[in-house]
Amino acid sequence: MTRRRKSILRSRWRRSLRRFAVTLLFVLVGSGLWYSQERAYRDSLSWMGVPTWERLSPLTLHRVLRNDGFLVGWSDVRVNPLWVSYWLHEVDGVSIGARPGFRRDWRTLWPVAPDSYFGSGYDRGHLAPNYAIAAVHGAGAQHDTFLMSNLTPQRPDLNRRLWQRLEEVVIDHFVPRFAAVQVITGPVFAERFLDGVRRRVGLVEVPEAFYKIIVVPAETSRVLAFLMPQDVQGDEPLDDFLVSVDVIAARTGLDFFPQLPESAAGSLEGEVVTDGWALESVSRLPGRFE
DNA sequence: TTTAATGT
Repeated sequence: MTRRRKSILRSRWRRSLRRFAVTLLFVLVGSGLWYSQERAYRDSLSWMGVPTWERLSPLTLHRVLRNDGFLVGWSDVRVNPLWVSYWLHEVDGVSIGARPGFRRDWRTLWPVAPDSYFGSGYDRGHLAPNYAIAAVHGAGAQHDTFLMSNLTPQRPDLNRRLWQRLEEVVIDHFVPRFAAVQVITGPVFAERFLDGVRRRVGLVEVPEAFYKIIVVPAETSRVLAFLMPQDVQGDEPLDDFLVSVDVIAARTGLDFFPQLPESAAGSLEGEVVTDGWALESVSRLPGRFE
């Protein structure tokens, strides 16, 4: 090879190296911007960090789907949301649109169609609720609550009665009482893996129970947590189902407030404190669809 | 204005 040819090759090589460096720079800066914006958005929708796994396993692994007004921790193994997280605050002059239709979410790996629960005896139960999300976050957010990634198989007596009563108490009583609350809610699955493999509606695993954690973020933060099994009558007092956050963390393998300092976590997550929630006046309120 | 959802 001639000297001239060698030097041409060398300068080509340099040019492509330069191009690669510039591209890499753009990718790094671009993804850095994306990452910091994404993190800022996630943080704005959660208190003390987005829920994550306490123990990492195929059963706690999930990815965060970002919706208008709420986040979903989606598991392609359970084919279920493991948690949803959203803020609720006071609004006046509430008027919401009609319920939109259920829609497939194309971000999920396995297809979950609006008719996937057909004939199963299970309702398509909302995790981020239609009414409260629509009232606080508007029509776009309401639309997103009808994505199948926000739904999970729920027994009608739970979905339409006990769970509906709890959702109503949160938006109509707790929110006015505390001005703003953070809610994290999701399913609880069978302890034994094989039970979960067997109990499915199509591809979707059927939860055994559901939790709802309500936080009042203030200097003296306050938390209330419920754990409700599928198998309920629907007219039970809500406070029959109170548990500590630790119980839910143990059952789900999730860490709900990863940024909460250890010192605060102990009492906030380990105890059931009902002072100030006025549960006696809301626990037995009747449902709308008795 | 009106909180759930089902072969309505």
